[in-house]
Amino acid sequence: MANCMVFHTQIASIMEVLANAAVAEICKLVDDDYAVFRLEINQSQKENRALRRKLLELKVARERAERTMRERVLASRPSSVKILDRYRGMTRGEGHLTGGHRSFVKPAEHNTWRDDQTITVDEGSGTSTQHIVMIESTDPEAAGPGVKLERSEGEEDPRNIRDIQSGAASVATEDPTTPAQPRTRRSITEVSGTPNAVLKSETDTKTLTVTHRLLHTGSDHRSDPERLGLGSLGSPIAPSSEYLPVFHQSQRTVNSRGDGDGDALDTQTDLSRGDWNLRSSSVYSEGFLDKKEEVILADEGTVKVEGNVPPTWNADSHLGDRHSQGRDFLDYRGSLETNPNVTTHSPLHVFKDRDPVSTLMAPSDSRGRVLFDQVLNSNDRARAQAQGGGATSGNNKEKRFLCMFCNKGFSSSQKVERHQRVHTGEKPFSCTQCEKRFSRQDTLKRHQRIHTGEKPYSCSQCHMRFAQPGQLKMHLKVHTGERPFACIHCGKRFSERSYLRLHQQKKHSTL
DNA sequence: CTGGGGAAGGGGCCC
DNA sequence: GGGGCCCCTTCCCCA
Repeated sequence: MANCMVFHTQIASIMEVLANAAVAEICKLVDDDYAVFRLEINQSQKENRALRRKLLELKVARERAERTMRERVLASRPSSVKILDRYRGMTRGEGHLTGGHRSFVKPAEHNTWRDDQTITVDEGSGTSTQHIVMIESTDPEAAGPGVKLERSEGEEDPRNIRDIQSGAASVATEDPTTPAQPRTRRSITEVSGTPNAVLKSETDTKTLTVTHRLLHTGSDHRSDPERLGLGSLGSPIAPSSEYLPVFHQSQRTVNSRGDGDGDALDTQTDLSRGDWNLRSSSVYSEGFLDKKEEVILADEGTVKVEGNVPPTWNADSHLGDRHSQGRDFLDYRGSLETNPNVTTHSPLHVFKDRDPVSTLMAPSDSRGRVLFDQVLNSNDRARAQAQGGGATSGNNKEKRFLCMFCNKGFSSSQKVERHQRVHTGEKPFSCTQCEKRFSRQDTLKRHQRIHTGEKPYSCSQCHMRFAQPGQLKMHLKVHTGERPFACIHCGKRFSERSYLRLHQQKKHSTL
């Protein structure tokens, strides 16, 4: 019996020794593999940096070549470039735009603006003549993939003239008496080509904006600077920040100075500064024009920037990866400027899944809403900036909660979460009767009136009833004969802005 | 072609 | 904080 006990003890000891040896061996193997893995990661990171550096160099070279080509073409074919002196947002959906910096792209293939054409818009206290920025070229290539003109509202800044002049050799300005001023900036934003890179050349402030696509792997939403070889990045905002971006995804802002030192992709954490919002949210603001009860004269068709957005407006859009449930892919375009006088691009971009599920969740019907990226880049973004005025607009309510995609500020985390579904495409509310999905509960509720037949808004002057108050309001114009939107070309008046827009597109598009 | 209605997206605000 | 509503807007369909 005693021998048996001893035997068992020895067996146990042997087993323990063997187990320890096995564990040690496993640990060693894991360590070795980990070391190899780390080495491979480092090598991949180096390769990525080298490729990124080459990409940037190629972009710069391409931009120069295109600019040279444009200059040659324009020099050989004098065309006119109109300066948008004061452009009020009459683009589709930008009716609320409040100001700040504006930018839009005149599609090369839609040269519908006339020479010397003006826009007369109502600014509340009367009408004023608006000038149109125009880059006119019969050669689509001559206009380049996308020339973005930026300026600040309220400025009669001749720098913008120079902006265009620098990009095109032949430029006609509305005001030839405008005194020449030192070139303070030149902004040619290239948004075409490689989807993940946006190059912005500045004469004085050379700024490269690099878009990084962040791959998310489901539960791991951490930013991983090492993965992209970006060094110590990923602390998007300092605790002391006044503004609080709401992160449900990884976020990264990269500022790359085009000094050719790719390894020194200069990462910054300027998000910690309040001006992060001021800068990045300024570009897509546009003018405000939404004065009901007044006659509005506008040449809306001529300033439409979306719908027929040129493919260069957002090269990423054609990639078409639609984001599903806020995961998978997030292409976050971060941009910071070294010169506070230079506006930045709105750091925004989201890909949505195109799988059937997300198609259901984010309807990709033929109504154009499939153009998610276009919406983001023009309509929603501009409108978002306008309506919210950006994170730092002069709203009374403090908007501390920032959208991680567009920097728009909201007063509460719930609001920003709701808003961010615009970017993520998340539609958690589904109709039980038709399986349609919505991003908001109230939208679902409104939708369900279709099934219930509920039309709580009735016209006081006829039997008509409506499911939405806006529909009733629009209907009332039938009774009042209100037609506040007048065409500046023919004087025809319309009850709705969209009617005017359609009219001008069809009737006066060649003007 | 124009205009009216339906449906939906999105922001602001109130309770 | 969350729900709900209003408002504004766009797009589509159709008479």
